[in-house]
Amino acid sequence: MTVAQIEQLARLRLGERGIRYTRGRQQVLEALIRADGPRAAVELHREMQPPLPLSSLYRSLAVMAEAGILSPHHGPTGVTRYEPAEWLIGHHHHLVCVDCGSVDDVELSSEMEASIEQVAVRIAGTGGYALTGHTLEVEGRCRLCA
Amino acid sequence: MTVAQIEQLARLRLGERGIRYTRGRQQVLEALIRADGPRAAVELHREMQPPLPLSSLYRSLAVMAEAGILSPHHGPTGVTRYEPAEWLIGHHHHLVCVDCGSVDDVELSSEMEASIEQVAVRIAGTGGYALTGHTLEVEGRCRLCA
DNA sequence: TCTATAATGATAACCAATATCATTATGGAG
DNA sequence: CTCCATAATGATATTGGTTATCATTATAGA
Repeated sequence: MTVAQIEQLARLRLGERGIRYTRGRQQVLEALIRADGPRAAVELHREMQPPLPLSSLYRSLAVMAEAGILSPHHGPTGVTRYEPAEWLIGHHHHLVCVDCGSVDDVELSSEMEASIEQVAVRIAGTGGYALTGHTLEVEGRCRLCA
Repeated sequence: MTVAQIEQLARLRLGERGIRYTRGRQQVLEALIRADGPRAAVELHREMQPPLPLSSLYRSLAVMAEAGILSPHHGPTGVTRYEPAEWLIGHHHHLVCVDCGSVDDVELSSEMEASIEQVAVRIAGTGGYALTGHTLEVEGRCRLCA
């Protein structure tokens, strides 16, 4: 899916809820689409030119997450990072550095994905939970922290 | 492994580092061993009788995590929860409620575990990470939040 | 018992995140 | 196009979980 297609879907989803797809939100979403993993508000603030005020940035992230366009992720350092939801960028897993907290997205072959999905269903069932999703969090030390 | 055995191992590990296994730390570790999943500082504070001061509680959690006795977990609500490390209570996965953030531990059959381990190795390898661990985070709504 | 060192706990400080609110911008309706 | 109701913005204040400080207390070993 192209960036423009993703944005179109996002705009529609927001429109259905009376939420506007403004320039600031567009900047945020585009930055997250370009990224290869979840990003925190402060990271986006640093990377954007010109930077969106933090208050607007946090609110945009919260609004788009509430609308189902973004998904939050909580890594080993405690900060909240966001990325486009899986229905926009596809299902994937996370490779997390236990030292610096950076996160990379990883996609699996369909066979591997199927076996994990099977396990997730089993787990949710035995715990009496209504399954909403799953992520295999693989932890390690990235090349920089090794 | 019994509670006493786990405490013995913890005491040894702390002793090697010149860290004392005090009554407060004992209370914290025992509470976490009894729990069926990770617990946050405020939750422990509520449950303990008499409650350890929050400052000591936070410090005990940090010290024992630093020593490798506890492992932190960051759930969907952002608060940090701790549980005894896997070398003390065994490898397991997490069933997380996306609404209230509660976490249950889940153990898998050895076949299921083997297939997941295999995937984790593959992911870490392709990302150039030095693998340190993995957790399958299964997300859903618990019986109370459903 | 003495002593060096670790632990405690009250308090202050920190910081990511959220709430507030006056101002500005936007997308229809007429 | 203009007006207007409503959403968005952004500066600022506030919250809440967590960490740092530091004088006091407790502990283990000599």
